[in-house]
Order: sequence, then structure tokens, then C-alpha cells
Amino acid sequence: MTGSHTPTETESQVASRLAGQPIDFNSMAVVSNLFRAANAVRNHLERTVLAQHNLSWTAFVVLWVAWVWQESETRCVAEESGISKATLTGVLKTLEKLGFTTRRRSEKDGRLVIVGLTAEGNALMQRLIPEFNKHESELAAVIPTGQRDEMADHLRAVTTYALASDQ
Amino acid sequence: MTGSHTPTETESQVASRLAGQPIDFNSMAVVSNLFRAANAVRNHLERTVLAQHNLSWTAFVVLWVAWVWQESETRCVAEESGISKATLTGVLKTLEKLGFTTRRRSEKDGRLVIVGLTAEGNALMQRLIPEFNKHESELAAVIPTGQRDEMADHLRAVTTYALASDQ
DNA sequence: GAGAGATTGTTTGGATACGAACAAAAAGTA
DNA sequence: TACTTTTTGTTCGTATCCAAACAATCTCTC
Repeated sequence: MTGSHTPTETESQVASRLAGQPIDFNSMAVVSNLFRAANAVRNHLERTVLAQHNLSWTAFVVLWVAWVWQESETRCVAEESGISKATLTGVLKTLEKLGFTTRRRSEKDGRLVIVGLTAEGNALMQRLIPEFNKHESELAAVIPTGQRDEMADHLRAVTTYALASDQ
Repeated sequence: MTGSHTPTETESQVASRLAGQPIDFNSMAVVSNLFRAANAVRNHLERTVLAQHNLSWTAFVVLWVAWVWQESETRCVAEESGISKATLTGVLKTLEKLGFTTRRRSEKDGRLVIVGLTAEGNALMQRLIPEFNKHESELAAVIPTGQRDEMADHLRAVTTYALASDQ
């Protein structure tokens, strides 16, 4: 009733609270653990890797997308970062203030804004990417070697389905 | 260079940008797809299920934890919801304004605050949980039946490792 | 039982995060 | 050419979200 509960305690409490109802517990476990994992990993990487560079998780993702393509339209960066256009405007304001990204109008289409990386932004990613990948390796190491590709495939399939459901 | 990219295009672009460097691409794929999936599923469920009830994702998670235990200490709710104490204070303010949760001081320990559900909160969850679970089933359906438990296990292991790394 | 130390929830300040409304520009239509 | 429609990035308002500072309370030690 009081104090902290272990995941196992919580799951059995959930089962007893939902006893008798037609609930798909397997699917519930997959989805809820998807969020638990994403949340835990995100907080972990934010504290260990990103905090010392004054980067939020989203700022890093945006920086990553910008680094991958070097020059990219705003709407494309937002979509690939998984955030809304409105959010991207704010994040780019932060990244620009930190001196990592640039913004310029497209000559061909006056509506578009092209996002680019500064030399500092490229240098930062040059150091950050290997460090980040080292942590990714440690995290994925808890999954048996032969099942990592399968895991990534399943996650891709879930993403595709969720995005398709939003049309 | 311009326009939107498919996930496949992005991955090959990443591979070419990182060519020659000692990068663990398998682990990178697992972690990045973990976030893509969590993000896509969260946005999907927020729009299809939660928006019509004026609930944010976090508000629903907090409501869910409160429903599971009925009475719970603030620090416990925060931990199980995967958010900070500071965030929970704000979310509870919103949920209290909506009439779904209650807050009261503990008699045994004056520092503690006990979170509870109102009748409206319980009624809401009674309707929301089956609807939510239906969507969870649809999402998990893209994973072969025999591999869902395995998937949940792997996600649990990743969570455990990430949390343990933060001590 | 008195003071040091630890624990808990809130407040503060700053950075996301989104939908809706908006202005500017391009594309389509007649 | 004029009008309408569509597309794009920003602004606005509101709601998270966190670390750090804070006040209140409890615990521990002597």
C-alpha cells in the first residue's frame, strides 16, 4: 500500500485489479515495457552523455538528423525527429543560441527554411556519436546477440503500424 | 537532400556518413528504433484515445498508477510513472482540477502526501482501460504471437540495466 | 530532548511539447 | 491575369518536464 513497489509486484497487482475482465495481458506487457525501457534509457543517456554538453534529448535528436543530412528542410527535420513543427522552432532557437545550427531561407521556395550545422555542431557530433554508440552497445548487450536484429525489426513494425494508423 | 526521407534512405545515409568508424550498428538500430516506436505509439494513443478525455500521456500514466494502487504515496507514484517529483506536482494539479484525483496529508508522516482516485477517476479508468487495451492488442499484433513475451522480457532487461546504471 | 542529518513535496526557472491560429508564399484553377 | 486552395514556418496559449533550491517533517545520535 505504501512505499515503492517492484515491477513484479506491480504486474501482479494489475492482474488482480483486472481479474475477470477480457484483457490482453501479453500485449499490455509489450506496450508498457516499451515505454518503461524508452523512458529509462532516455533518462540514463541524458544524464551520462548529454547533460555535460547542455543538450536535451530532443536537441540531440535534432542535431543528429541535421548531422546526417547536413542540409535539410525544417518540415523534414521535424518529421524525422518525431516532433511537431512548433516544437522544432523552439529547439532550433536553443541550438542556434548554442552555436550548433544555422537557419536560412530557401531561394527556390520562399516558404522553406533550410537547417544546417555549424563547424562547432559538426565537431560536437564527431565526439558525441562514438560516445553515444558505446552506451548503445552496453544497453543492447543485455539482449542475446542473435535476437537484436529481430528486436529492431519488431520495433520498426510497431512504428510503421502506429504511424499508418494516423494516416 | 530536400524533401522527406524513408527510414531505409535514412539508415543507408547514416551508414555512409559513418563509414570507416568503429560503430556498433546493430545496437544503434535497437536503441533508435526503441525511441521511434515509443514516440509513434505514444502520439498515436494520445490522439486516438486520450485527446477526447483531455488527458495527456503522462496524466494517463499517473492515473493508471493511482488506479492500480488506489492509495499511494507521491514519491511512489512518481517513481512508477517514470517522472520526477516536480513533474508529478504539476500533473496532479491538472488531474485534481479535472476532478479525477485527490491529495491528502498522511497522518503517520507529515511529510508524505497520499494520492487517491475520485469516483469520477475510477469511472473514467473503468471505460478507458479496455479501450486502451484494444489498441495495445492491435499494436502488438504486428509481432509474431510466440515472440511477444520474449520482446517484453528483453525490454524489461534493458530497463533494468538503464536504471541500475543510474545507481 | 536538543541539534545534526536525511527525507519529502513544492516552488522556481528554463526548456520542451502540442494544437490552433496566423502570415507568407507557392500551386492550382478559371 | 485574378481568385482560391494548399503548403510552410512561426507565434500564441497551455501543459508538461527536469534540476536545483527550499521549507517542513522525521530520524538519528548524543
